[in-house]
Amino acid sequence: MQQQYPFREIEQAAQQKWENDNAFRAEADPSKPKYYCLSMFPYPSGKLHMGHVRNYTIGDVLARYHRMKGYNVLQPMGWDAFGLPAENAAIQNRVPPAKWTWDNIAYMKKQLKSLGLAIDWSRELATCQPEYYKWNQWLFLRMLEKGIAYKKTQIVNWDPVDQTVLANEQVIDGRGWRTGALVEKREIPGYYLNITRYAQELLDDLDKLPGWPERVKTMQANWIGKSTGVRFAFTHDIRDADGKLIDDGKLWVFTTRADTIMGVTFCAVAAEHPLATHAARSNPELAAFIEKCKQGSVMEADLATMEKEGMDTGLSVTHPLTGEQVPVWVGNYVLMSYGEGAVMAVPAHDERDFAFAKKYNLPIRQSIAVKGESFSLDAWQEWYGDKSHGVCVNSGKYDGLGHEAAVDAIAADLKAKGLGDKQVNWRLRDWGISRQRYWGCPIPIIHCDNCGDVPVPDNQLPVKLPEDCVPDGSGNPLNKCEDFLNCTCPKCGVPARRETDTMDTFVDSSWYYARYASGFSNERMVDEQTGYWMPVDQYIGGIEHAILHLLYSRFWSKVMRDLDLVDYDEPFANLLTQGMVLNHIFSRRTDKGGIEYFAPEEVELVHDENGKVVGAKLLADGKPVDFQGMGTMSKSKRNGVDPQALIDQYGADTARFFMMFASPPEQTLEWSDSGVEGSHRFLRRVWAYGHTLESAISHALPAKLTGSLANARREIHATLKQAVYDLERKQFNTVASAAMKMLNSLEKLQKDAEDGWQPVATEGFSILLRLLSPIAPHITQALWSELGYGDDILRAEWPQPDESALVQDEIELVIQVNGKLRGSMTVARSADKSAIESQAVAHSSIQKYLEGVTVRKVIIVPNKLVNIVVG
RNA sequence: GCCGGGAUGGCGGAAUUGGUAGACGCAGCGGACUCAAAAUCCGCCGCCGCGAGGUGUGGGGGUUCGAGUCCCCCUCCCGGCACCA
Repeated sequence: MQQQYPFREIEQAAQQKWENDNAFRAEADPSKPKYYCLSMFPYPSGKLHMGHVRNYTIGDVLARYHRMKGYNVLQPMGWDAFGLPAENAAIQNRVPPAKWTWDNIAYMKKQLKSLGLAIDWSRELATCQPEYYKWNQWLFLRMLEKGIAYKKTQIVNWDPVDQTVLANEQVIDGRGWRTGALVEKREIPGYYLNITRYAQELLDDLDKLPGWPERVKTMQANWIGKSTGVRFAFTHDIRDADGKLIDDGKLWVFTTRADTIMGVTFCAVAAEHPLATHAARSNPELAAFIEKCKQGSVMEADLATMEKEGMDTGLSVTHPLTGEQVPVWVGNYVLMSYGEGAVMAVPAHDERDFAFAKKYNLPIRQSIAVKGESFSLDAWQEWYGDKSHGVCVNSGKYDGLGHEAAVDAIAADLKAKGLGDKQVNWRLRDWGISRQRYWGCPIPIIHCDNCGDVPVPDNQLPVKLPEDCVPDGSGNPLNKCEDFLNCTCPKCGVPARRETDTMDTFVDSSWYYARYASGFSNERMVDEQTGYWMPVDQYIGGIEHAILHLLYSRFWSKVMRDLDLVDYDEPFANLLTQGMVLNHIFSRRTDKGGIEYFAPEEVELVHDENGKVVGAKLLADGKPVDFQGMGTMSKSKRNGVDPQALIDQYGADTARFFMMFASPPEQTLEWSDSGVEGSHRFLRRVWAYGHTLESAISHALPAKLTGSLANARREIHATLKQAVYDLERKQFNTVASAAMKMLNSLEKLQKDAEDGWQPVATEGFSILLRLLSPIAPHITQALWSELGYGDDILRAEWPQPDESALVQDEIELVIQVNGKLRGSMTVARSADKSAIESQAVAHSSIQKYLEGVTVRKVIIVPNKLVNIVVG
């Protein structure tokens, strides 16, 4: 009879037991090896999505596996609770962001618990709690003292209707996403963190992270963007209307190709450069051009294909080595935000300069030659820009020098004239943390008319964010909150006003992992416990954080280290970036030319006779829809699957098993309803099989097994051995396969029912349950105790493969002839090479391949195959 | 353009160091049970071929007794970065 699989009762009972036992409470214990397993904490957006389920299941499998292996495991959870969505929800629903956030947290916490995660909830935190963000403020003040935090004026996107700053991604085609108003560029003062001070260390220490994916490290290295070259100045005597020398008479440029300096035929400056602004005053045509450049599209794809355009300023500057006059152009390909906003142009050896010079008929002067290549002005050639093979020509005293020697000599000469030196340039910018937003951590500064910007004294921390504000969409409500605004100056005691900007929410997430690891003291940011648990042994999260969050956290750790708060250089020893969850996308063109999307449950796939999917039709009208392939689950494409529905229908174990089984953690996961059903079917079979076994207590294995019993036991132990290897390399899909294989072996053993099968089954099933328990913890706990293996599978020992079970008396060897499979034979384990060789050559199934040819040699791969080479 | 990662049946994906390609599952097909259906169980399942056999891991070449795996060239796909001077 078919056994029911009552997953609701099973899961509820197991979760209740863990809660009663305080099973996942983690305490520092120096006598045990520790394992700090951390998944990126969620933003409390309302409810869990599949990405969360995947993320947290991966972490939970690792946590539970290490726990059973004897590690002292910490797996905490919390909430990245500040941020814009709470404000937007508040504007829409007239609910204070705090209430919206805490309601979401309560709901999502319930959902997380229903997944059966092995989390130490006693360490739960939310970044919107004053006890937490107090330490953002405290560390910010320490950074101010050290000069790591400083104030400067920045250009931002300003929405004139909402009276607020917009993030870049909130500006669509130059207009505010909400108001549709044309966005203005405004210079606004804000606080910056001097992350560039750590640029070199952030780059170098990537080498200390062998447990990080290569691509993440590459992305960070690119982002940091170290570039070694020479910064030098062209001199000039250009004065503004007041007769003041512009930029002290120096046009600074940065170049990585100082060796080509004698090939300079013009300079190009960005549209925003002071020289361009100056020249535009007396040149309306130029002014118009500059305006056009500034408004130009900033879409990367457009930039790549954009035509190089420029205009002569009519100004000229003096070449620092030759004394020659060099014209200054405005070029749309020069960026104000990188280097000096100006470049020396060497058309002969820079492809962009070459194109520019050709277009505007500027001179091109060769200054590098490569043996065997001849220079022609007709078209750009690959070797013109090659710095590894060329030597200087037409370059006076530098002629004959290679790249490095020439750069050294030229840098030295420029330095002697006081006009330049070698310099390292970084792409990385300092981190602007001021947000003109309400729902975030207040920046602890007081503005006093007498004393200026005064830091809030430590004993007045935290500066609490008032939680009863309801933003109305027009600017930061803190600006209208008198209770918050009004204060007294800590220095002179006169009435003063608080800073109303809040911190970027990336600050909140830059150190939460260290707080989890600490006791939650109100006196200290982190304590000794942090030293025990940190660094995080395994961090798991989405690739979308490859740069921002992970770079900020590395920076923040180094600052905390330099303040003697922690003793690690890097916070995350190993990083796993899980793949996204994809689902089918179905759509149809509407009459009006738009696209209408259909949820997967609204359509039916159409197969051909081979079972190949050839299309789909809408259930509602039976007419075909377009299958757009797989894509990330999203509201707009209507292809999301609600984890809650999955858990309700099949249970958490099924959800977890399917997530692990469907694909390896780092790869994208393709959603499949029938795959979920398959996973559920497997767990039902496990449950049913368990109930065919008698209690485990009475069955001891005999000393020696033979025949199908030995065979079944060998299969199970061999599968276990492979599964452990896969667990260690975090390839969980094949671990799930291994559990399925074990059940197949056990069912076959039982069907053949040779005498004495029960002890083999009892042992085999105990291995299956333990192997499966990190993935499906509820059903395995239920069966473990029901069958009498023990009370608590969490405390069971991790199974070890019995090597003696793997040994076979007789081995099946494959016979190849010239590498092609021709047969197989059984040999005794003790058979020596010559015996195997003669048995293989004499084997009946290969005789026809040996006719008329000579056996040249025989290759034997132990336990695998025999290859007979003939010719 | 540069950097990184890929390409294996109808599908998701296996295959530690080069050693039986397609594990495990999904879909499909056939059968049993059933009045019937669902569920369940049994069997088949890369392609060509009745069969023997041939062929097969994006394409081409190479190394090797033996290549999905190593080397060279090419095509395509995904991700990241980018007038970075």
